[in-house]
Formats: sequence, structure tokens, C-alpha cells
Amino acid sequence: MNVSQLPNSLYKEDGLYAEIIIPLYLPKNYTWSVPQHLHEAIAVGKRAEVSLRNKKYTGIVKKIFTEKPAAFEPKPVLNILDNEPLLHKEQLQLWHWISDYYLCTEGEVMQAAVPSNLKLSSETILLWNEEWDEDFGSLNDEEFLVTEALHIKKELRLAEVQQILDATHAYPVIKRLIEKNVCYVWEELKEKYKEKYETFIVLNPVYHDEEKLQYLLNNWSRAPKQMELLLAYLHLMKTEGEVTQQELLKKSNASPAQLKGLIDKNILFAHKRSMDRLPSLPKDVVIDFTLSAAQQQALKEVIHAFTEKQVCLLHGVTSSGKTQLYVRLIEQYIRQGKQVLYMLPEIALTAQIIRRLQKYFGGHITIYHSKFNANERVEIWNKINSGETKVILGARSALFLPFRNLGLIIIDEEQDPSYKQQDPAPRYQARDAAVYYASLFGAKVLLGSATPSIESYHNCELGKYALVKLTERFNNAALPAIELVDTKHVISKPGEKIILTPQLKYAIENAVKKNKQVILFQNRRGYSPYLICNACGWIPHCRNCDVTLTYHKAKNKLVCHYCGTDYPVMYTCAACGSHQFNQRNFGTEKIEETLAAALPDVRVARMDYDSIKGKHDHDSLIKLFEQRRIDVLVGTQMVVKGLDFEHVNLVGILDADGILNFADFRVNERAFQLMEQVSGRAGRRDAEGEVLIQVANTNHPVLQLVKEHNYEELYKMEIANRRQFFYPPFARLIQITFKHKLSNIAEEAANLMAVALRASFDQYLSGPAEPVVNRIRNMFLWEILIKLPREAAVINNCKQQIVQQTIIIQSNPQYRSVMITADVDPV
DNA sequence: AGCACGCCGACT
DNA sequence: GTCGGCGTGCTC
Repeated sequence: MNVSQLPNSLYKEDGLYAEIIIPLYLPKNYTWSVPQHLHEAIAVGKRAEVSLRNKKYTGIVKKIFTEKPAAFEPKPVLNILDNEPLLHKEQLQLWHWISDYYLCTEGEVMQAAVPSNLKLSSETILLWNEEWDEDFGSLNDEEFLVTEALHIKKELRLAEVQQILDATHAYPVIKRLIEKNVCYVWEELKEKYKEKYETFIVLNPVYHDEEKLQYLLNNWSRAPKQMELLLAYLHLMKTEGEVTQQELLKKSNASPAQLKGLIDKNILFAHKRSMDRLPSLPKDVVIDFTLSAAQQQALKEVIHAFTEKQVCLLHGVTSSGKTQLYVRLIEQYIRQGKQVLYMLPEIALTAQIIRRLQKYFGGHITIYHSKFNANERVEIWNKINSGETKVILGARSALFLPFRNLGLIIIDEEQDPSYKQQDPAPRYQARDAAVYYASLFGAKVLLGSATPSIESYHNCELGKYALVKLTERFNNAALPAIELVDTKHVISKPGEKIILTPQLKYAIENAVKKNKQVILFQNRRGYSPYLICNACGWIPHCRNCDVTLTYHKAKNKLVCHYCGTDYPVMYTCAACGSHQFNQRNFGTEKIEETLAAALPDVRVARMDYDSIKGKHDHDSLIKLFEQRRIDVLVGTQMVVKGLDFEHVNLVGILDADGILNFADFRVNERAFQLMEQVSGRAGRRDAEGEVLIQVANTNHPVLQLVKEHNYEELYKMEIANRRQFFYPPFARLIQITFKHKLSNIAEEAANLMAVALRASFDQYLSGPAEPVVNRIRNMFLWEILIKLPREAAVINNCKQQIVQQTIIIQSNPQYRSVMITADVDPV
């Protein structure tokens, strides 16, 4: 241990104690004592092996101190697992900030932050007790099965026992076996990360001598296959330089036995070498473009803004070439030897952008997102920790990597909701956490967006962030012309929406004729968003989530888009017994079908959550579209994120009413952002971009703003709305805790929420708070109704009673809690 | 997380 | 009467 970490007077070999974060939901961090022999090794940020309730865990040392805790007797730290700290003080500070700000434990942050292969937890192993009297008769069936297996193997892992006993009740059986002295248990920590080895084949150096090699070949007797293999090897070596065993066998069609023959004869050697899983590219910076005058100017402004402010918002219209600006900025930081974190929403991390950046930064850049497997993550982690990697391109979880001298964080598409982690704790907003994180390094943050979030824009208005605008499209392409197509007067069946207006149909035909491509956007997957009973108007809902079920034609199922459960198609109305259902509205699946019927010569493909099973499907679909083997791409939000297609000049928004009527409390912002993003896909390389918006409510104010790309006006409108009806732009997190089950408490909870919020409103609002509070009450009521049933299902529908009703702003992990997040203002 | 302990309904 | 599910408390 580094003595300087201790207060001066306490170098003495007194007791040493460590506060250690373990990846569990514990009310606070626990303390372990550090035995003498680990005094040297222990340091803040290293992993420690500790035992808690007789299970072993890997934790991170957070603090080292000498005062003995009075309240309990600490157990000893069992081991220190690292030679060098895995984390630095900045990461630990970040964890602490997140746990405090977003109301969770540091253990939960650790769970999200550290790759699973670095968090070992113990494995229970049963060991055969040689001294057992082998009285098999005393065992019941289950005990006998386990004992039998153990008798043969002498050692069983918990997972194996669970396999024998079908999982659920392995523990009681094991317990009885221990009591009966059949076995005893052992807890073992396993390092899960494994280095990757590759076997290389090398020629015995003796034969580097041309003559000797010739002699060998000329005097070859028997084993003609081996000779063939050797020749194949020599050829490969000449062309590739290095030859791996795998490659050699594949290319020569030889068998491992033949290779072994050559190795046994000492002609070839095989040796194993530890390999990098990540492809290594040359560490060059090759930037082969020049910025336009407008980009140049914006870059200058950003750099200047960073001399005064920590955060800068770059508001650039779609296709203004924000990425190129980032690239230039990143270049500057790399040249200063600083690290850069470039964050993108997960969905935008496509092969397209990755390829582009790798072209510029080669081996300096590393990608990090959830699709990487655990071993790869460890390698990325180490490369950042050692400072070898300068640039990380990653999704929100990349924030937790152990940067050492971070200089810049770029958050592209900063308004994207996927920066918020919703489901498992920590529920954090990565964009805001990044602002805090950067401040720990004195690093700068660049937020980029064509449609900034209201929060960030507001921070600019307040003077907290700097604002730089980029209003010109790259290559001087004009923004696409936006045209509304009124669907009110297009004849269709009553209650049904028109999918393809004649105007849009004509425009598609026209675009395809000109060899251009088309993107059609519909914010609904599936075939029909809901079925409705013809007789009584009953609509099938999900049992768990209480949301309407979407009909999927391909699967012939009703699917809940909230929890994913599917139900058989209903033929009988649960309310009135009628057998007639109408399909209301349309989703991507139906559009695809309609198009195929209306325009049989046009090649149509669909891109949504259903048509893309693996990451691979996504990439290959994009490739097909890029290669122009598809004319029309129908899709959900997926088609808008981070893709740059050169030949699209028509974009259709099929049901703008659906977007404008979002049952969402931020209607205008979301609707504007979505339409702006979608329409930005048109005409990125030429001046002929065209956007058709099919809409019945043509007077909606947001449509006008979309046509004008008038973000400023939208912002004003939105802020005014929030002040009047909703909530202050930046409410703090609110958490309600219930000490028992949740069910008929939604109303109650919403009331409580309203009470708590009323107080916070006084700061922001001058007028009467009542309308605001009512609106919020309803909003939270909705949230709770939607979200609680899932929670309640987990906790198994118990009694309808709140034992404790408190709204706490501080965390109290003792209790089960429901948390509702509002957007949070970064400190 | 996981495991022990205590409380109430089903039942060999 | 007990067996066992479920809910609650506790772990350095």
C-alpha cells in the first residue's frame, strides 16, 4: 500500500480497515479488516476478495483507514486481486455521485460499471466426504441422486446439482447432505477472464538455410501428405508472414494428425501465444477531408467556448457534418495526449459510423457497447486503463471505463432518450453524468444534436452551457422541402386511416423511376396497433401492463409492446361475446404489405425490432439498402438513427397524427424531434430532397415549426407549456417508498407525489400551482398504473396496504421503492 | 443478491 | 397438528 494514503500519524502497524464496494444491493458499504500480509498489496481501486455471509465476492476498495469500527467485528479481507488499481479516484467519485444523485447503492453502480468477468463471485462446490459411512438407505430420492453423482465425481459444482434436481430447491437438499455428513462445501472464486491463445506454426530455424531445406525436400521419403502440408506451409509463410495452426489446416485441407507428424519430426514447431481479441490497427491519424467554411467557423467557436465554459451544445441542422467537426476536435485532443469519449445512442452505433472513425483514427479508437462479450470488455477496459487507447466510441455504459486523462466527452444525439437507463438500477442519465464526470478531469463536454433536448437548450439560455450553431448543410445542400398531405378528405372506411395517399404513391413511383431511394416512417411496428370489438368497442389489453395489444400478422399473435408477452388472436370479445373485430390503425408490417400490393415492381424492405433479430440482420439490411438493392425502406425509429444514405431523396411520414397525439407529457418536443430527424434523411447529397407528411390535423402548430425547422420557436413554446401545465424543466428525482406490496395504491401514490411536488413548484412558478399539480398527479398516476403491475407481479400480488407512506428525496434502500424520474439538472 | 426466520393457509 | 409459501430482515 502507498503510505501516503494514510494519515501521517498512523503508519504504525495498527489494525487496518477497508471500506469495500461489493456488487450487491446493500444499505451501505461494509468494512473489512486488512490482515497484516495484505497491508502492502491493498490500495484504493483494487479488487479485493471478501466473504459476506460465507459467500465470497469481489469488491472494490473504496477507502482505507485505521479506526476500528465500534459497532461490529469486521471480517478479514481474503485477498487482493490486482497488482494495479482497476479504477482511479475519478471513477470512484463518479460512482458515489451517481449513487447519491440517482438514489441507488454504489454496489449497483459497480454492477453496471465493471465488466462481469472482473466481478467474480463465489461458486459453491460440494466435496465428497471420504469419512461418510455410505449409508445410502438413509437418503431420500433427491439426496440419493446427488450423492450418487458425488460419489463418482468426488466434486460437484452448484450448477451441476441444480441440473440434477431441476434447479429450484437445490439448497435444502445440499443442506441436508451436509448435515448427514455426505459432503462438505467449499466456496471458490474463479477468475473468469481468459486470455485468448492462438497456436502459431513456425519452421524449425535450421531450415531457414535454403540448402538444408532443399535437402530435406529432395530426400523426402513416405508421408506424401505431410510433404504437401509442408509445402502449403512454406507458401503461406511467404505470403502471410505468420501462420496460425487454424489457418494452415483450413487452407491446406490437411488433418491435425499430418501436422502432428511434421511437428514430431521437428520440422515444424507449434507454439501458443496470447492474443488480442480486438483487431489491432495502425496508430495513425489520417484525416482526408477539409472542413467547409461554416464547419471551420463552428469549430473555432466551440474551441473558444471551451475556454469559458465546460459544456458546449452544438446545434447543427441534419447533414451539417457534425461528425466531421467532432473528428477534427478529437484529433486535437489526441495530439495533446488526452483521451476522448465519444458517446452515441446504442442504436446509432452502426458499422457505418464505426468504419468511418476507424478510417480516421485507426488503432487509437476502440468501440465499446453492450454487444461485446465479457472477455472483450475486459480487454477494452485494460486498454483504457493503461492509456493505450485514446478514443472510445461507445454507448452510455462506456462512461464507466477507467479513463486516466480524459480531455473531452462528445455526446452525439444528446436528446436521445436511450442515454437514460430505465430498468435496472442505477437509473441514470448518461449525458448528465458525463457532465459531472468530465468536471472531475477538468475535461470539456460537447453535446451535439440537430434537435437538442429542451433541458440542454435551457442550460444554454441560462448561460450554463455555451451554444454553437451550424445552420448550413454540408455541400451546401438545401434542406428538403416539406409538404403536408391532408388525409382528411381522402376517402377511406370510417375510423380507418389511410396508409398510402395518391400523392405519396405518385412520389414513390417517381423517385424509384429516377433511381432514387425512399424511406417511409411509421412509429408503430406490427400490423395493427389494436383490435376493437365491432359491437361494444372493447379493446384487448395486456394482462400485465394494461396497454393495448398490437396485432402481428406474420406471427399471427397479439403482442404487448411493453412487456413483449404474446397472446393468441382473439375471435371472441371478452366483454360482449361478439365475434367481429375491426383492426384500427396500421403498423410497419401492414405498410409493407400495402406497398407490395400497390407497387408490385418496387423492392420494399422493412426495418423494425421484429425484422431484425440479431445485430447482424441490421447491418446486412443497411448494406442492402446502401447497395441500392432495396428501393423503399419502411421502418420505425430505427431508420432515423445514425444512418447516412446518399441516395434517399424522398421521405414519407405516414401517420403524423399518431406522432402529434403521443400520450406523452412532452408532446411537442418529441413530435418535433422525430419529424425533424426523419425528414433530415432526405436529400443529404443533393438539393432534391422531399418530405411528405400525411396528416389529418394539418393545423397543428408543431407542423408549421417542422416545415420551417424552427427550433427556437419550438423551444419557447415548450418552455411556456411546461411552465403552464407541466413541471419545472428540471425537477429533482422523486422516489416513493412503500414498505409492503403495491397494488391499489396508485391513486394514493399519485396524490402523495403531487403533494411533494407542490413544494418544489413554488420555486419555479408564480401563478397558482393547482392545474400543474393536477396534471402531474395524472401523469404519475399513469406512470404508476403502467409500471406497477409488472413490479407487483414480481412481488406476487399481496395485500393492498401501504404500511409506510413517505416521499423521500434521500435514498432509503431498506424499503422497496418505486422511482419516477424526471429530467435532472446536472450540478 | 441470497439466506434465515417468522407468519398464515392447505392437508399427508 | 405440521408443511411450505411468502414477506421481512440482515449481512461488515
